[in-house]
Amino acid sequence: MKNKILKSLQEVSLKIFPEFTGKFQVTKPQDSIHGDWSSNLALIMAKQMKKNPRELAIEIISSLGDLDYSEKIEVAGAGFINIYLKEDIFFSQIKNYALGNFKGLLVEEKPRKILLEYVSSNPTGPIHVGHGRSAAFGSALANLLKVAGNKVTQEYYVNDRGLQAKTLGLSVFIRMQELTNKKVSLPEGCYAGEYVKVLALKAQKHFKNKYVLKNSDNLFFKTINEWFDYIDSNFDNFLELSNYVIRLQTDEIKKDLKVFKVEFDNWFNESSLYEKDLIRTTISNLKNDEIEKKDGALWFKSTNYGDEKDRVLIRDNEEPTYFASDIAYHENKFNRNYDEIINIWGADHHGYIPRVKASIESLGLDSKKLKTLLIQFVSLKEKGHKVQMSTRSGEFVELSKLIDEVGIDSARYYFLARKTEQALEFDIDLAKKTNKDNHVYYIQYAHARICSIKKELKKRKINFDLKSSLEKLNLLKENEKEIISLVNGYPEILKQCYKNNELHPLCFYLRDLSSKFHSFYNAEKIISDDKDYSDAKIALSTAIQEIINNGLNILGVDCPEAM
RNA sequence: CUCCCGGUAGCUCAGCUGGAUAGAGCAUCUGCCUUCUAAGCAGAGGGUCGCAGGUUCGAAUCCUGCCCGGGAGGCCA
Repeated sequence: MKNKILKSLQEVSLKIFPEFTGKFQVTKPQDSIHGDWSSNLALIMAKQMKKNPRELAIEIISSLGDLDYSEKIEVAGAGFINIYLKEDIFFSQIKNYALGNFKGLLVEEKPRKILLEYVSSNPTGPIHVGHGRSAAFGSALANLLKVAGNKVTQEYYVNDRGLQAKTLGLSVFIRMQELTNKKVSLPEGCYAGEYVKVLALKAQKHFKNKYVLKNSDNLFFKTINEWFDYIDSNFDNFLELSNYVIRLQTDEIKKDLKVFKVEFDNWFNESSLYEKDLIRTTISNLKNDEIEKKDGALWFKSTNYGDEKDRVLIRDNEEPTYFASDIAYHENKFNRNYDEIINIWGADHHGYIPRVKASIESLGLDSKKLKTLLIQFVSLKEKGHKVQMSTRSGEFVELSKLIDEVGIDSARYYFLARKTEQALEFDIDLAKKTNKDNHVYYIQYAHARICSIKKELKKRKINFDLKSSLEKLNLLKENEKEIISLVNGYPEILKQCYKNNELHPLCFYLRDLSSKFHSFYNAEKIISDDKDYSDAKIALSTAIQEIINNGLNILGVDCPEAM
């Protein structure tokens, strides 16, 4: 509908003022008193033509003539053009929704193959609430992109090697010694969480006595490096232990995410890049004159592309940096022929973007294909004060614990109901509530109530035919028709979400729609003796029910029929 | 010092690709259950849109400067 109006107005604007180049809008007015659709065309055009906007608006309207979809067109305010739709047009959209027909709801004219990488947290510990936000967002965004007709591959990049992996191996190793009553202590920088002890138990079962210290060994190293030196000279294949616990921890992450309705198509191991020697290949693909040897290390001149400073690719100990493997990973993504590559990163990585873009350009690839979305931090609030979180000390709050506390639906909804640029303060007490204060509950309750009306119909053996009832929508009162206006606005909300890669407008919309329904429900009985009017109300309710179901599905939130 | 995000009602936040009287929820106050879920609804009060300039017919929205809060600036990942 919006496109139709846009087209009509565009034609007229060119007729009146052929040189017109301005960008005008057609929007749904906040207040339905201003019509079903409204445009600021005259205001924008008046600027270029140096004319009075109101007079111009009148000219535009007379030039528009009769439109087959419009009941009346008015000038209002400073020169807004307000369009009121004919009833059959007004009702056409809601009929589809009530019938559960959401075809064409969101259409991408050129469907794309999209690679969506998110979470990708180090498998050196459990997923915590910050990752949870990325997980909820990424999975819901994937749903949305799919609704529009795109092919989406969801991927998790596993940092299964390198110093952090080895450090986890050491942390587990030390905890394993405690299991045989050795006196050891965890040096600064090791992973201190309880999960390390769990890994130690499993590793001990798996490796038996392979990684046990002899009694005579000195057990009081103060630093990680001292430990590494000792281990490297006393144990042949320490990597085997590291790899083993990394694999276990990755499986834990998979499990936690699956519970949270987040399922990846690919788990891409960083180590696979090394197995195929792709780091070296990628470095050789960078522009030759942008690589230089300095201070014993190999550098990439990312400053050529506006980065703050040049970056090391290969350290002076010949070990490639994380950045080097990340370039190889990105090259690999590009080689897999996606139309668009989206990374969802924590906001703390924002300084990392310029160097990655630089490397992509140096590889001769199109960096415009790559889009990075940043997500701000999560903090938790309980009983009025902040819950302290820190990954290092092991005091972070695990996602699985939050889910145990507030449930999957609440957690997903509240992660999504905030725009990503905004730091999120997650109110645990609120998310636990089972009343209208909790928005997700409120939305689900609206849906359940509508289901319950349907049950009541059956119980009372009242016949209800949806199709014919949809022809009675005109019997609704004026204030009830305003809900139809909101219902008709659903695709606009989704389009906005789609265009801007955001989901919070959908959350707000569903909450708003539910609120309107609860009022409607409460005003008077839906099921009444006035059969036709009653049918119309049930038909409207059905459309709301279907939209809530559709919307919650995109968010990955359950939509129960009874509560 | 440089870069990123935020600053809107007592609290938590929408609105920010310039438009009509700045919106929700919570909290506060007042009402509403014999009948489809009161797990709910109706109503009221509450605002220098961080500050100061600028652009415009029109600025919470765009530009500049400043103030406050958070984050980033490793041969960690």
